[in-house]
Amino acid sequence: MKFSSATVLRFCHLRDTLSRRRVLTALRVMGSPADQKEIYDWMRRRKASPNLVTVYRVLETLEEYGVVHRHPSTGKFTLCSRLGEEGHHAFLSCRKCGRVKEFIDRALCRHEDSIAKEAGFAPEHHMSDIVGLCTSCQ
Amino acid sequence: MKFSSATVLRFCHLRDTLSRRRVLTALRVMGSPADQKEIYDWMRRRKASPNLVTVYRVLETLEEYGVVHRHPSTGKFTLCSRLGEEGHHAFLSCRKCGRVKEFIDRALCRHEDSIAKEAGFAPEHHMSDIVGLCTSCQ
DNA sequence: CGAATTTTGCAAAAAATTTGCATTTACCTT
DNA sequence: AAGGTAAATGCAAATTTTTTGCAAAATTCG
Repeated sequence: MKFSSATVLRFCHLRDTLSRRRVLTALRVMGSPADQKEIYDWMRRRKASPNLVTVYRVLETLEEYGVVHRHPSTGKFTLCSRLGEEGHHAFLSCRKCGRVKEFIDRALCRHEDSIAKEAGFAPEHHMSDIVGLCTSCQ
Repeated sequence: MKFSSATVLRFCHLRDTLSRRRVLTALRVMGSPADQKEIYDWMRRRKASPNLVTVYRVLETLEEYGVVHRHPSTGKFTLCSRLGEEGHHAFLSCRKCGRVKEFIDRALCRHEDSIAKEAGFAPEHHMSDIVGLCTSCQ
């Protein structure tokens, strides 16, 4: 289910501003993880970018509120596949085209929890990144 | 089994230089992932640091040769727990003390491979990071 | 030991990120 | 719907991080 950027912002108790909507839309349309500069450049090509400083600040806020998060192997930003789902993030990343698909796998999640517990660890959240070639790039 | 920095370098067909040994030793003794500046500062406190530029270059090379790699959630450097083991990296990271333990779990590895294949993906390598509280920080 | 090649340090350039402050904008209350 | 308040934005500039070029030093191999 897809929500509009404005809805997402509202849901997270964030002010609904043009810059934030634009950044969210950019991330959604771009489809792959991107850093501040890449998002800024993308929006600028479409003649609709806030200031680069604003892009930094917007992403910082969006990350803080869990609307976006970082892709483990690149450190770039991606939209969170589900809001409020904090415990487990898993990604399938294509090495060739750069597309990243986030997925949820409860069994994997439990497996990681049990590994942690066996090691005497109190797990709080985990992330996995599976890198390879996607269907169309093979 | 622990090897000396010089042995590790040799094994990887890298020249055995003082700067590289120092960076490897620093990473080993520090015990937690660290970035270039942190490693540099740590060594400088011990009056034994190469130039910061050299630290950048050394880490770039070490990463390229698989001697060190990045900790997924922070992007900082850690020693590779086993050389040549490229397929799967898994970490237990303590949110409080920052210590990171790398582990190998073949079942987890297989599980991730099968998730990928089910999605039509050709997996090449994967990494997991389990974040929580370690035994002593709980 | 000596030559060939790689690595290092230094200075400086380039790029990325942060900060301060004035202005604008969003949101809540009338 | 207008007004006040707090938050967000843009701009200029500072700061920090990362990269580059080149001469000197160090490493490896015969």
